[in-house]
Amino acid sequence: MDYKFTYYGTSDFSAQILQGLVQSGLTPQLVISTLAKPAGRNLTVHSTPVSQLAASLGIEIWEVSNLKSVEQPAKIAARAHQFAILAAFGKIIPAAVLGCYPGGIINVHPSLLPLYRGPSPIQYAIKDGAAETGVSLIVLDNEIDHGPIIAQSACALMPVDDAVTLANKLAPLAVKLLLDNLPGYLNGLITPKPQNHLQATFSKMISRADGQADFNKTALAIGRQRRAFTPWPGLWTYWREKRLKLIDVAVFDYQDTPGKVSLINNQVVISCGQGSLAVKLLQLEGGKQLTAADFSRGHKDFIGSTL
RNA sequence: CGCGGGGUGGAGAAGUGGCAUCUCGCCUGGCUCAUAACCAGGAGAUCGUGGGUUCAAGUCCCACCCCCGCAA
Repeated sequence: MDYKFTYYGTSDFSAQILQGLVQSGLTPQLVISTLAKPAGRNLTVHSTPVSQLAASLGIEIWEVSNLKSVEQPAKIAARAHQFAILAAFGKIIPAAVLGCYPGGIINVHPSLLPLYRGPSPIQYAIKDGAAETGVSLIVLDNEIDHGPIIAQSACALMPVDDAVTLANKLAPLAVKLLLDNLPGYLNGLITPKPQNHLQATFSKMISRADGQADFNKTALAIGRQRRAFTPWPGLWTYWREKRLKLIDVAVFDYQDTPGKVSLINNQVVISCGQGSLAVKLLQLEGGKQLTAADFSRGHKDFIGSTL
């Protein structure tokens, strides 16, 4: 396939898709990503995963802060290709930019639209305990994740999947979906079908608070929460005024007061509203990740405390 | 100069100027039909690195290295 197109993306997931496309011989002429921002300790500047990948592949990159400005759409129009592919770009695409591409902008969305529109479809599918999810290819329109569907592919969501492993499954699926359907769409053999908007559900931007554990909930729900919000913000609570991250937990059949930490069969167990969670790995603020056994060896009052 | 916590036997922790401590692991012996059990004894640490203060520094001061949480 010898297409000329622009790729819009920002996140690590988006970089995985770009990588897959390039490996399949589908290399964009231009990559548009967002600006490198100060991040991490000491606020050092990091460019986006997509930007880094494009740089290593020698693809031309534009880093933009905002597409809404007056001059950006004009600049993009001057360099527009037949079509564009967009995956996890993170910025709203204004109508002026949409109109630049005769073939439209094809959006890769990691859910079975109209389910889980919005910025966090992978996390929300896990959090809800959905049995399956997938990837959708839609043509971008003026509303978020609202355009007609070119193609979809489903993927079973396993009870052990977290946001990372699921993304790792969905990215190759997205690449395959693009390779299989791009020709048909571009030459008019595939007519995108409108979504059933009445069935739409929405995901919200994730914040740190999404990871805070509420031990009155069921162990199953908290376990899903942990998988959904891995690696960020993770599942966390407070212990002795310090943040305690529960890195890895498993549902455990035991019942006590919610939040109570016990040692059952040599397992460190936190009781929940229904059932318990066996803690495998945890991390106290300022410390590194430890097994629950190592942690409770040094913090003797952890067992028996209530979170 | 974004804010903050930390580096102590193999693992995890206590220890704010005066003998280096606890739990686990390890070694030896004992006990038990048996268990991630119990009992007795033992080995193992130049307290992250380099300076400084002091009669005396894990502890106070200065610099550096490394790990981590927050915020973005």
